[in-house]
Amino acid sequence: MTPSPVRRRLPPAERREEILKAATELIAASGFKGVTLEAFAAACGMTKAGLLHHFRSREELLIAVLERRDTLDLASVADTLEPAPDAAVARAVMSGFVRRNLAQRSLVQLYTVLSAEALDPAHPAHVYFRTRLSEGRAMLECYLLAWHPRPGQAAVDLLAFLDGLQLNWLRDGGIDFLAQWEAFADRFFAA
Amino acid sequence: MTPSPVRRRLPPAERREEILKAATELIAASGFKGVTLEAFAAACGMTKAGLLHHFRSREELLIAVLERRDTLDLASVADTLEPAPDAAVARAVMSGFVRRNLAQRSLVQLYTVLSAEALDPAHPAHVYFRTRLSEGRAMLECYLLAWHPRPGQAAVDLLAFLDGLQLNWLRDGGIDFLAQWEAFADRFFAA
DNA sequence: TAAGTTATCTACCGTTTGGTAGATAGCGCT
DNA sequence: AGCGCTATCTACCAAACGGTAGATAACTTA
Repeated sequence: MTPSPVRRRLPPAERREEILKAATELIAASGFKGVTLEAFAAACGMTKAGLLHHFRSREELLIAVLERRDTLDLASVADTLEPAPDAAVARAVMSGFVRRNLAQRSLVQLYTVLSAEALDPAHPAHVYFRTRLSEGRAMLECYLLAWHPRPGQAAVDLLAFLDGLQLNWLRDGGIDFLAQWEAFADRFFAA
Repeated sequence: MTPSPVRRRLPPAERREEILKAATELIAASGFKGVTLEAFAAACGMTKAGLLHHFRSREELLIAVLERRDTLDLASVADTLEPAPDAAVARAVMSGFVRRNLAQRSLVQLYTVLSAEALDPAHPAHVYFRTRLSEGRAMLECYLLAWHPRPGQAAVDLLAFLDGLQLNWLRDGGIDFLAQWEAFADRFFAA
């Protein structure tokens, strides 16, 4: 469609990274179902065919986007996880997530939109989200084990509140994400 | 596509209701972007053209689905709202919602999926959700006004937790939605 | 500079999509 | 029974979609 003014040729690694970054933004804005191959390509100044040279299908692109986010996310909290797992560490990790997400609204929106879409068992990312979330809860539960009488319930409480707060923050930017979380955590971890 | 075995002719009111119920189920399962006109029609044993006789466009159908849910929802809590607004009433209303939603998983999923899709300003239901949610929070805040020192923050806390809990319940049916909510509310409304 | 590799493009295909036009048939009324 | 209304259908369209095939051009290396 776009009559290419210039033909930029990039090494595969760079091009892949460029595509993944752009795709992340687009999916965050409109969901996976809401973005076409051509839109993904155009955002990098190339054509569908060019993009499909790097990702064999639209679906493969989605999975690459998710895996990239996982990698970046884990790397960012790696150092916080060093001490022995206990409730204080759990709070620190979660506060870290909050602070990080504050600065990356579009990434948060990507996850929110996609994880809702993926409630449909037929969605390409359905199993991805199921496994990822149950792993997350299990890890958190393990952190709360020695501190809370019902660690399972507490883990669900925390994740539910965080998910819901993110969602409402996306819907209404007027919410003070960080302050709201810290106030809640103060009460929660005081008991 | 479907070689109609019989031609059912219904009065418009009945047919509209049938279509809206079916559409609600389908959107809950796959989102609005995930369902085609033909799928909506086929679920009622008719063709696209037949459906478009009752709703002028796909988008108009979506809006009708949302408005119908609003109507049913408001009617179901109308009697709980009678007493003067205070914190106890707020909790009663919210508990009512939880109990009701427990029995209508697909409706909850409809709202969850749609409200995530509608984060995109270009989505046909974007403004609908923005206004609806801010109204809801304002109403809740008003209920908490005389009881909580920071009613605004408290309202956000409650809605965030409820939204997040619903979301996690949809993702993992193993969660005891009601018990989890009641335990949280006990703590929240004790302070 | 010449050859080889491959990232990118143009052009196309088959399918699906939302929507329209006009024919058909079920129902209420007299 | 016969007429009118309209809910529904069949047939169609233009646009958009994901993906493929083969041509082209930008780098690398000798």
